[in-house]
Amino acid sequence: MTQSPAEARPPARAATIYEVARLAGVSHQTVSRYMADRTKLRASTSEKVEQAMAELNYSPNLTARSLRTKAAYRLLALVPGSSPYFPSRMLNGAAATAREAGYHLDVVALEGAGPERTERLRRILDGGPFAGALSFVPISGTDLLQAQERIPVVVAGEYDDKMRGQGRISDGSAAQAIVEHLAGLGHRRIAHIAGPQEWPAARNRLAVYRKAVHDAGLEDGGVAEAEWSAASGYAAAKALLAHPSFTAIFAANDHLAIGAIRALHDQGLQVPADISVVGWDDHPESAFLVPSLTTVHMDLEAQGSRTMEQLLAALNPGSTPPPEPGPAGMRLVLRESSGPAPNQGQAD
Amino acid sequence: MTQSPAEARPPARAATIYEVARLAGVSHQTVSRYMADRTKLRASTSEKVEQAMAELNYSPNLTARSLRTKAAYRLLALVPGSSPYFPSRMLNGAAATAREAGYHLDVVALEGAGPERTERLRRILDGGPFAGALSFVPISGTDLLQAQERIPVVVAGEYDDKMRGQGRISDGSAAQAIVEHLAGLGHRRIAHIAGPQEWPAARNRLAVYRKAVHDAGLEDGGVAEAEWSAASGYAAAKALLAHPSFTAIFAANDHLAIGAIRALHDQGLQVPADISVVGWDDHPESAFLVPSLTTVHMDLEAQGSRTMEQLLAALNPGSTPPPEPGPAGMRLVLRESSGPAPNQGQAD
DNA sequence: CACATAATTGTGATCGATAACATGAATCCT
DNA sequence: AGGATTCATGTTATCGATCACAATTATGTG
Repeated sequence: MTQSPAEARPPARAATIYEVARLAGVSHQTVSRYMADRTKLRASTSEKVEQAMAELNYSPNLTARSLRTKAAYRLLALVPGSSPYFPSRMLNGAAATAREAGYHLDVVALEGAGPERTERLRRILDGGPFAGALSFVPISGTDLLQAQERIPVVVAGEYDDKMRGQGRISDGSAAQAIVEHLAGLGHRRIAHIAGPQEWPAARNRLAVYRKAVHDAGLEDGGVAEAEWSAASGYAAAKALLAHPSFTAIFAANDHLAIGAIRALHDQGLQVPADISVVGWDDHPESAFLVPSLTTVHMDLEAQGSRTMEQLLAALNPGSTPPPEPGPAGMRLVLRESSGPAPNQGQAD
Repeated sequence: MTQSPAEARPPARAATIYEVARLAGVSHQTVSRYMADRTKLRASTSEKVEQAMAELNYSPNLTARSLRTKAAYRLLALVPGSSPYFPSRMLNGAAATAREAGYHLDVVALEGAGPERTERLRRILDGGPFAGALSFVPISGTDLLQAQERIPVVVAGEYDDKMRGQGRISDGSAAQAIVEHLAGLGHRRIAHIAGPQEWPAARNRLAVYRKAVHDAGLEDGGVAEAEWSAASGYAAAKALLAHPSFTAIFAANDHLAIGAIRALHDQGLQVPADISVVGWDDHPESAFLVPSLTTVHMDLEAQGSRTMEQLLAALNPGSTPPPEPGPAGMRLVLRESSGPAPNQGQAD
């Protein structure tokens, strides 16, 4: 700031390929080719271009490139609106992967329901040229088909449904581990607080719960559907407690489990002495709750990243095949909120 | 799908102003003018253009417009990388406001520290033409100045510092309410678990805590700096308990409070019978914990939205002045985790 | 009614990159 | 060695919008 404005050359506008070309003594097209595939140039030419670029601190104008190639460099990430649930960790993973692949990620909330939601989705897609979309919210069949007419769309978690269709269990497999864990502790009747059934993950956990309960020869202690929030878990647990024949609750996520534990506490019931509670997701806080939460650890960043890779694969059909979208890094974490069933002492 | 493909005209590529112009029987520039300011056209012309646009379902190519005008329609949102803290609610508020103003919001993680971080920030800004940036992570002075040479940058929470500089308290004012609340319950020595001091909000809460303790004639029960996570709150509380002269802990956010409560529990201390704990942010789960958390409720969506309005105001200096960035909607929420100081019975 | 002035519309250039085609130099083959 | 191929590079057109300026039409005035 003490220098004269003339000396301190303003960064001004960025250099163009024409300026780079002139400095390097080549044509602008050669500069363009350098960016596309520098090995197609003679080594000496390539070096001249490289030097000129460095000297001018050149970086390509993506707007111009995009106009000419019609390729879009933006991906759309759809997130829930004012919902208590926000896929921040998955989003982080997805954003990092998108960035590495040279894409920008626009985050847009998709709210509403029914035709209003359909219209909103259409407006969002009109809003700008997107190369593809990754949704962290469920999208109904017709809306999805309509969107996919324009660009590739991947819905996070949808693979759950597909894989179950293939007879494989994917995401829900840990639900089986939970039921077996509780059965091993002597529990005979387990209740389930399910997530909103438009979410594949919620459907899947419920389905696997039912199957696992049946396979283990246990009885269904009741199912209550809820939103993803603690408040909703509280209400669902209260409802289940109207017929308290169960000794354990399997909640579809940690928030629901927190609400359920509070409901039990308000009812004068101890966790896990009277009733065991198991959650899902292993939020960073869950290990520090009193009681700490038995839950299923998820590598949500990896899951977001993997989902993004699926989308990227759909964008470049030629390149690498889409990665196996399985639930890697998922594992049951045993903590204080689950213990032996009350009526029969120590069962483990 | 039952119609012939010829009948079902494919959406194909979007119409251009030239096609609209031909259909309307005017020049392409007239179409362009229609979009800029339709009142400058004769009513009859305007109507013809409007009809043609409707018929072709025209929507302008923002890429081409941006190339010509050099105006950018994208805003940058910087979020923490793999941090346990993610400003999802503020982000939602900011994204909605940006969208209403016709901007797209790119979410990018800013990680690392020191020169590496500086370089990363530069690369991000190179990555595309951004009209402005909104950071949810602290940006150090030089990095911020460097970035602001290119585009307007607003850092969420920075106004805390500014307002304190003006002798006003802003965000931290509730910290004073917390201290007074605890003093009213008979607490004489309060400890503070502070957030990372590069965050203005953390600095501010600490400063107001110190001032309020002094003003109320209380003693400082110790300060431990921590990250924003429960694990860090746990460690900080353990450190504070090495010299347990306090009867209350004021944690800079709810996650820290959860960790602190767990640490107290592990030490055999009851909350609030032995020690009161107060958090900050009022996460949706905090009301359902056992004990439920006394905390400061924040309207984070509104805060994000307001911060975005500041940025938008900086982009259009002519238009409305930047909104007062005060901490509206903040209020102390009394719950179970705070109670009378132990040594003197009921003090309230 | 003629002419100056304002209001409206049209023409061609341009933003910065890539596509398409053309050209010159180097390599290969019989 | 001469012609066919390949390789490396250059020239011009183009993406879809706005800008700058020219041209036309409408309006006002004495």
